[in-house]
Amino acid sequence: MTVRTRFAPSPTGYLHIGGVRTALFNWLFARQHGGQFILRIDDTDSERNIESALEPILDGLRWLGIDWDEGPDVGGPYAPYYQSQRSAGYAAAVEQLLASGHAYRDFARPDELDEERKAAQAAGKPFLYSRRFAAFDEATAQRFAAEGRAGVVRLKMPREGSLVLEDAVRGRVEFAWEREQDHVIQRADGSCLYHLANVVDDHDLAISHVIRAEEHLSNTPRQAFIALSLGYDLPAYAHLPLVAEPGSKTKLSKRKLAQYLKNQDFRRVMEHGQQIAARIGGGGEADTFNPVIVDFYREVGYLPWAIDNYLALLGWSYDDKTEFFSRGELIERFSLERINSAPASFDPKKLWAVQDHYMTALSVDEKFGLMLPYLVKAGLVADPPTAEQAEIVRRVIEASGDRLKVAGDILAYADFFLVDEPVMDPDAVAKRLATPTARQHLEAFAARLAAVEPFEPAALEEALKATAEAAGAKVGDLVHPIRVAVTGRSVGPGLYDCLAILGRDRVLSRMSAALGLCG
RNA sequence: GCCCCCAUCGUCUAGUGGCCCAGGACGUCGGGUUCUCAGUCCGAAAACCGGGGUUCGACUCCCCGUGGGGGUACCA
Repeated sequence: MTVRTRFAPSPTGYLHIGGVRTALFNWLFARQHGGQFILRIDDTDSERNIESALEPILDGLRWLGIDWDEGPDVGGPYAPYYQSQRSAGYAAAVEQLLASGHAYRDFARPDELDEERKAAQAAGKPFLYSRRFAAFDEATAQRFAAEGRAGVVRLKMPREGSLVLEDAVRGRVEFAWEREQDHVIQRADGSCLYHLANVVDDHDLAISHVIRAEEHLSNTPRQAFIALSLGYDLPAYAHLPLVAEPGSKTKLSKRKLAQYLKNQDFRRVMEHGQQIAARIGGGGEADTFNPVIVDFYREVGYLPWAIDNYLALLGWSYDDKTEFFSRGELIERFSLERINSAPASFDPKKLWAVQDHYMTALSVDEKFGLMLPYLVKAGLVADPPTAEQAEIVRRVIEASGDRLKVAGDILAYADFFLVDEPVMDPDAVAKRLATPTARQHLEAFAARLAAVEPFEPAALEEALKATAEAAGAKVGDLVHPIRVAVTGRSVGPGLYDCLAILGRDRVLSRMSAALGLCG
């Protein structure tokens, strides 16, 4: 049997981190078995502009390297891949269900149903529709219609027995039929509802494994009923644990950003991202600039594989030690059996650590390629950069080492090399320049600098140590004010690297300018 | 209310009856190194939800609680 899995997003305009995890698992499973991964758009009764709401989702998946074999943009043998274009199949399924007696026309008004529902709840009993407005024959239907009632089609669920399913993640699960509602599958206007559409499409697209979030577990019996009634074979099911909020077990939601920001780790990730976005004129889309949404990471400069790798670990593990996987390794080692069944909370700190791991492993050239666009967008280098700018950037990347965690971090480490005058951080000035000794150290070092040859880290270090020794001061007493004088701030790459990259002229002029800020 | 699912350090997890007075990772804390930051090295604290069974023996199996989550729509 060919393995065919699918990811079926609604066109909402953004790609949710939990959705990515579901897509990733489906993709991994299909790739592992040499099968197909299909993208299907669940746009049943959607009124939005599908194209613009879909593009961010496709874009996000592409960026993450999750490629699909069939889908809305690439087509495929089972096209179309939009539910809104497959309604003929749904209508036919409804007719079949009606004909076989697995569904019926119902003319109850919503308020009448509510009444029954409330009564059942008050009695502490499960709600079971009385079917008093059900029309099992044409005459009855005509009579209700004559009363001005609108008819929908409902499933005629069994009221005894149970459904037993083997879920790849949860094992055996059982549902009593009598607890299942007579769900509506078709509205009075003829449009069909999600569960019906979903089942028909999964069958028509020959989906072999339905891998989806746990929130659908409770929906499975009604879907299985539809499938069985239509004479389909059931697909294999695997219900993934939910991706939960940081430090909680509640489903992660895009709408609760304000609440998540109370979590310190989450807030730090957000603020760090905002600082980067602000400098490249991004983050304006406040609605999608949110660590729950993939766009955020892309804009800030995370590595797509770091996100995939982190997400793979959310609910799945290979063994008790391995945490980092190449794409090939993950495809080879992934398995449904090793998916955990408990919800997993999204931990921005851990994502950060995985990102750190992969970013650190990149070469200077690779980092250069990722980071250059940020400098261009921030207006710090020309597009394309001059040879001199490119050289500076490379040296900064080299000198910055592990300090660069995401591509956007280059802005904070390279900016003072690329502008005429550094922006002076007032706190750093107050602490390191406005001191009794800063002026004398700066002057002494400047005097010595004229003769340093070559103007490279080793010679500069030697000169600084000699200056310190002559003044009877510690190295740190000179390093700090000099750093602030030439970079404007108190953190950055090693000072000798900074000096060498800036070059003699700029170092001297900045130090001289800084004299005016000394105490 | 009713139905379903779940339950190991703060977090992600390993553990399928003895290898576990529970292992790894992130984070946290303490210390070393360093010009700052980042890093790195060394070290530490930190968990089997509770109660009953089953068994020679339970983190592991069963039951009951408790807690958490999901579903219960003419949403997806």
